[in-house]
Amino acid sequence: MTRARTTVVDIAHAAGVSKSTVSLVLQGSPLVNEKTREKVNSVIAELGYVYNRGAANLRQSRSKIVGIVVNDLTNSFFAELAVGMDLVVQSAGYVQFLAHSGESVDRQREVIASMRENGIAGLILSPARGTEAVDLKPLIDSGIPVVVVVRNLPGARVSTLLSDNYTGARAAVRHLVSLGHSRIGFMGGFLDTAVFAERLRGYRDALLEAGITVDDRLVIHSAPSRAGGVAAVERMVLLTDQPTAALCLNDAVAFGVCDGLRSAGIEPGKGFGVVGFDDVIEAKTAVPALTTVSVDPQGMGQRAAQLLLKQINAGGNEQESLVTSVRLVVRQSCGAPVKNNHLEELA
Amino acid sequence: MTRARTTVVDIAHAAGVSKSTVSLVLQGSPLVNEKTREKVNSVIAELGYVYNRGAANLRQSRSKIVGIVVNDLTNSFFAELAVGMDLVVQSAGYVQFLAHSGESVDRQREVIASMRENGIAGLILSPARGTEAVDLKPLIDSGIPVVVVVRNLPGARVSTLLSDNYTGARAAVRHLVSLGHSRIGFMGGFLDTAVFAERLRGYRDALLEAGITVDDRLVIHSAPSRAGGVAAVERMVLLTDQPTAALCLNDAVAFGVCDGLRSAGIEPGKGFGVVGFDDVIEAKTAVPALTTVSVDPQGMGQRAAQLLLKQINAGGNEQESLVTSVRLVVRQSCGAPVKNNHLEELA
DNA sequence: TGACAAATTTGGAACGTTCCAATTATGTCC
DNA sequence: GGACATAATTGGAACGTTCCAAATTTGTCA
Repeated sequence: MTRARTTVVDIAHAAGVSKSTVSLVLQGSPLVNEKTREKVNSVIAELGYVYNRGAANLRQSRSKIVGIVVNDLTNSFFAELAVGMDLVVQSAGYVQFLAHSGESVDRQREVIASMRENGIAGLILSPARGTEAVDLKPLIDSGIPVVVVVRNLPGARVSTLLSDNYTGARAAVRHLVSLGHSRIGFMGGFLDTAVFAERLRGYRDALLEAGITVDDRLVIHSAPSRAGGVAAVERMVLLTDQPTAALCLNDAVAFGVCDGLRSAGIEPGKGFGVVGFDDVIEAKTAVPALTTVSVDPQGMGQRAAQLLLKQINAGGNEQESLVTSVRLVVRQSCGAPVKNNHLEELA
Repeated sequence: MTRARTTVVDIAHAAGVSKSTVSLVLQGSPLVNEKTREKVNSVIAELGYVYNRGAANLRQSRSKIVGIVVNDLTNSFFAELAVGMDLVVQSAGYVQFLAHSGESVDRQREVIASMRENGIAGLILSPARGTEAVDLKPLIDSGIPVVVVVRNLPGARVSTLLSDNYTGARAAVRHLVSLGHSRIGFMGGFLDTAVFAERLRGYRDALLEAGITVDDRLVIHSAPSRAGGVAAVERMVLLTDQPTAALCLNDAVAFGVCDGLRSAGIEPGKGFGVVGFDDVIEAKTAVPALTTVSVDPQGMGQRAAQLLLKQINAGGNEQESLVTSVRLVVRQSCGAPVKNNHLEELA
């Protein structure tokens, strides 16, 4: 049933030319006569020939495949990032291996090895927590361009594309301060990522420049997910001197914080100001609409893919580090603090 | 800089054996002597050899690559579906091309063609709206197994894996009826998908068997997304005789409906019962926690991948159609109807 | 028409693996 | 020690393409 594939030789034979000519037609070479081209193309259509890119890759020792490894596809930020990459990768005639590491360094290593065996021309990696620069050493040494996105990887000879976490967080907190908030929390995330560290630094600096002393009890760690946001609020309400607003590590945490506040009988955006980070697609339609720092994940994915393709085509291995600017999008979830609200009553 | 790849011949030379022996070692053949195997393996490690799967595929004319095409990766249902597939695909030693069609049939055609050129061993497809059975004809005729998931494709000679939309929708509506609701809406989705049709049928039958007449004005079409849910509520509040509850096409719509209700000053789960469909990961942590029909997207992805791998290994092309059972998960969002609530006041 | 240039076509080697058939090494038994 | 079975190894062809150098055809000009 799986009868022998029709190959370039079959086409050549049927069209009365040599396989070299067919190959030339296939790659759109200007060397071939117009009439011959037409003839060959019609035979190709007639026999239902499908190009064997694997054979071509073997001969040329370069492929049209890029690898993309993302740490958590179920987080819409990363899903959108992947969609952005997909867009430019596909339209450049490439195809992508897309894998999900699920924050596991082991799994990440495996999929990268597998992609390497399959001959990727380049890799875009959003590293799993705990990834080390040496993990990428062999890949990089073999001359395959690598672009690291979202989280950085100090010490690795790779190009990186990060968002301006520090400035974004600082702008968000400044805004909360301008609304009159003075006890502001930072919710979600763990110490081990650079993203967390940078956003926290922005948060701290904004407080300091406003003359507000930083209270470390208001920095509440939790998983960087919706469930983590709920958990953070549960711990927040146990504090004696509660915040009236919070910057969240990302939008997922922010949504969880809203959920948690409601469970605690607090209306997000009224009794408590919530600001997210990322500007995921749902941020706009949520109720209350989420004030957040827009990172444009899809656009970031596109830029990352463009950067990678550029490096693949250039062949050179000079690294480039880009920081994409972010902007605060003010919506409803960051309310001004309410005097004598139930939070203050509780305190 | 990209110096010549080390190949099986280099290994053979360095280990003092023939390339055939190295090949045997590579595929873990029992034919090779233990000492030789060790020697070869150590040389492999030493020279940093990386296997060229492309060359192997060429020779064997079968690959370890599966294609996965999903219509909307930004919808968490599909993202989780993809993660489930990824899990089993990877651990079976395969690697996946994962592409996003964005509901575009053209784009879908392109990516499938591209995957075919790259020699996929099988395809899992969650078809874009408007996909026809003939679109897959050439692929199927070439003997490549195809598994269609989530949406079905009548007339195509493929295996399918669908969830039991009819039963799930009926169970959800029965539950709403048992809570005392009698005006129940159906929100989100368009007529052109089978998923919509089946869920709607389940909704209708449940109403009929409860002796409730079906009012077509309560079926409100909209995009199957969070934004679509918001839009549906906006249209709902214009009705003269409003529903007290709704079954939503999927969880994304249900979240949007909750958002829309809040904007309209109605508290989901209190003044209005909302039931979703899919049981996306956020359904549990949302506030109010979403009552929904659990489809277990990740598990479904796993089953789809297993089904495909089975067909790839069997080589036969007999199709199999599975319907995965679903169950209603009752949480907080489906409240009992409130007497004299503002909805009734409006009416 | 002959000479030359330009345009077009072509055979064969190469890419890195697997597989077959054949060969060589090793072990066992009387 | 020879005959035989078994274990282990091996050379070469094949997979479907690209690329090179060379060959062939076509066109132009005096």
